[in-house]
Amino acid sequence: LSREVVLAAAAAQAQECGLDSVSSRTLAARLGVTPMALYRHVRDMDEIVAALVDDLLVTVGLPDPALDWRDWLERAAWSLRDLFAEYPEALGLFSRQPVTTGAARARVEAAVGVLGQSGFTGGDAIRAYAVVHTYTIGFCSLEAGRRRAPAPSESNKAPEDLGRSIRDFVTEEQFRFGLCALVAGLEPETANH
Amino acid sequence: LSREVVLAAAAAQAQECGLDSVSSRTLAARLGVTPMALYRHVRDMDEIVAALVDDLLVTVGLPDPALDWRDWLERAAWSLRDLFAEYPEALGLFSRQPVTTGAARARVEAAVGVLGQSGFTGGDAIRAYAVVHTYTIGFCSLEAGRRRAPAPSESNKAPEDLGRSIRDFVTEEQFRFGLCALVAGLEPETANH
DNA sequence: ACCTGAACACCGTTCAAGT
DNA sequence: ACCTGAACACCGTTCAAGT
Repeated sequence: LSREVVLAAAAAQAQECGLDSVSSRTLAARLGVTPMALYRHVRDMDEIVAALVDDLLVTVGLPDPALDWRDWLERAAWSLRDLFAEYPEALGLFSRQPVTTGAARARVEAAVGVLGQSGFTGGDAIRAYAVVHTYTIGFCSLEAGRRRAPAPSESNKAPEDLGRSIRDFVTEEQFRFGLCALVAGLEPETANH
Repeated sequence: LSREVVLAAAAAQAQECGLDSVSSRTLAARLGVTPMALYRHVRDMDEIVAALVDDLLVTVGLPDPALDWRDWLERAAWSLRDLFAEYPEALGLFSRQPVTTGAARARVEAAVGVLGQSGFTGGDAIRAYAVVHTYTIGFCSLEAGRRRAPAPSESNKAPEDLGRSIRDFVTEEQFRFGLCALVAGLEPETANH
């Protein structure tokens, strides 16, 4: 039993039964040990989930650095959305702790490189990437809620039209719309206000 | 025991010990009944949380409809952030289910009214509001993670600078920056692409 | 050093039974 | 009709004990 074995078991578990099924008890059962045996090799469950999400960030990859900075940001956002579309439960990690693992930092570094070539300072590039990242996290959170519960908890009859609109506006087209508006509002000059 | 009494107990519990402390068991204990007694008056726990969040949305209110549409959107975002700054646990609700309660619909209706006066169609106004709403949800999620865990789970030494940057960029100033970029990218004409 | 056993302090919810 | 009791199927984690 080692950290590597625990993480491998966690990855297998996530792929088979979803990220939410990764718990101290399922992992222990899978490895044939007590839940407590894990705590000698990892600090807590969120450390395991963070390592898993980091691997997923690596696999979704990053856009071609030769792209125009606006295109690059948009494609980076779509790749992030791909991850959360497959593992919506990963979103919870970002609300529980800052995610500053290797692949997360690599994304920001890549943004600094690409935007730097278009006149963004390092800080401005991080700010710009952060906005896109933030928007994507928000969209995927709302999208996750809609996937899990297509019908609203409160069943309103008459003003169903607006309620329906609110639900139906979390679409791929709306993600694209918001992303374009966002990137349109960013400028190398705007950034250093 | 009635729905109203249950919701009142939930509101009191949330105010005293936080929204996360609102559970079937704490509420039951507070009301002197079994957890199961609640289920005769509400469908599940998320219905209670949704009702609580709806009340909070009412209390944070909405900006002056006479404002310029860009100012109105920005202020609406700030009011939403106020709510999540006080009750970050409310964010989970939006990832679990669509929130289309009364106050949520009222926000969208108000946006339709204000943006409608500046040439937005109903659909375009909803789209525009949704983008701002989405960004705010994302920002507050990231902010909540930073409040709960100031230090990263993985303790990297050398590239601490970038990790630190990532954490430090979730600030009020960054929220303002992203919000301005977003609203700058929205146009009545842009909306109907 | 590494793992176990038992426990602590919790969750939401179902289902049959009581009054 | 409304509530109870007991149970099911879970969580993460601490702490003392074992080998």
